[in-house]
Amino acid sequence: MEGTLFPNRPTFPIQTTKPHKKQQHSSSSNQQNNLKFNPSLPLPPPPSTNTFPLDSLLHHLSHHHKDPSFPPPNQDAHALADDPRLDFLTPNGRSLLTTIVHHPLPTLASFLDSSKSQLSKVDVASLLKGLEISREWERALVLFQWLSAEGGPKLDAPAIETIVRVLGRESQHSVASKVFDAIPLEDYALDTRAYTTLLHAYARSGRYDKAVALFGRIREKGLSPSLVMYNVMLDVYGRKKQSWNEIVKLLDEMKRNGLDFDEFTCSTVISACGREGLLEEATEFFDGLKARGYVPGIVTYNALLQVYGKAGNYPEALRVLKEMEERNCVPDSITYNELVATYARAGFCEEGTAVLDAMAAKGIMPDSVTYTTLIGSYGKAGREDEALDVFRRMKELGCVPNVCTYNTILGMLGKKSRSGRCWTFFLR
DNA sequence: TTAGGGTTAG
Repeated sequence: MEGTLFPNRPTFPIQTTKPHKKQQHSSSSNQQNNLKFNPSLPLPPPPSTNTFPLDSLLHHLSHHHKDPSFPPPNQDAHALADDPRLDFLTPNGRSLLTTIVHHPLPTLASFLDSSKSQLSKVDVASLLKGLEISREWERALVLFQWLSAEGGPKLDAPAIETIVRVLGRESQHSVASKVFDAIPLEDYALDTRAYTTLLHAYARSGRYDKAVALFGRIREKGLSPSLVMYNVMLDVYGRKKQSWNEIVKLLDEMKRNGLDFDEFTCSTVISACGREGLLEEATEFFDGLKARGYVPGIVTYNALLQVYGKAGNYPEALRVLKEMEERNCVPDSITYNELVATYARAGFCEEGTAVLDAMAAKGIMPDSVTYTTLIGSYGKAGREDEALDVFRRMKELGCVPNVCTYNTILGMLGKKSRSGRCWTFFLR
């Protein structure tokens, strides 16, 4: 349906000299094309064991972790004992820290309960810092929650700032946002960075109203928001539905306070427009930036390209790409991935495939997002065989499929076939 | 050597 808005399909601009509707008779005219990706061309001879075992698929699916840094690296006992960064701890505190780090996590809370007298003698805030340095966010969390259950003066602003920092660094946003449900944050005066991290945690765990409420309380305390805090709040309103007016208000306030927009501000605002389909607002904001002498960076350009791409307005999306190149803002893999997605939404599989050639020409490696988008576009067009060709090709080229890739393929095959037949696509 | 932004599925 989006395609009907744009009856005049523009030719692909990146490589105007190379026709992309060449799949039917390719071999004689241009051998070089065989090196490039083209789903209609015969694939190179498959390896002798070209099956895709089901257990391998399940292995991939069950071992997917969004966060590759999990679990965090632990230090062994000696490294911890000798770490000069822990010199601020008393010998007593240091030995307690070592014990906590090596205590089994499931029973750590009861261990803390049984060590009350020992804990009362050490500076618990320092102990938390020690766990932060040791990258032990889970143990830091257990200690913090023990502390907050105990109540009392040891649950102070520095302790809260530490746990906020620890969880923020590990991207444990939903954990962080829940931890403070039971703690009256308004009773504490945290530093701007801790508040900013907390606002971000609320935004990332979808608790926008919590973020807005906290932001209000921060202002009531008389703290003037920093540029970063404003940027996080722009992100909050950008994810919350129907909040463009709030975004405009914040931007006005930033200007009044003499804060210069940076690349985070600009990309966040334009991405907000993309989520809500605010084409005119995005264009006006972007033009306003340039009129004031701001030089947009790649993230801002990519966000703008996505605004038009999502709206199905690919002529404008291509114009953004052209402007990037004219202004020496070198497109990256995300730019091209957005472009593939733009074509995919419009149902132009060949054009999406041709983007891979453009990427190769620029020395940019297609990644799992590129391939997944392309697989999805063939799937949506009912061209399952070509989608699976792309899937095979991506693996041959050493690009590891991720959970989105498999979801795309399973969704496609599930739609196509209601019986076990769908698995034969994989196993063939 | 801060606290924050952009892509794929469902």
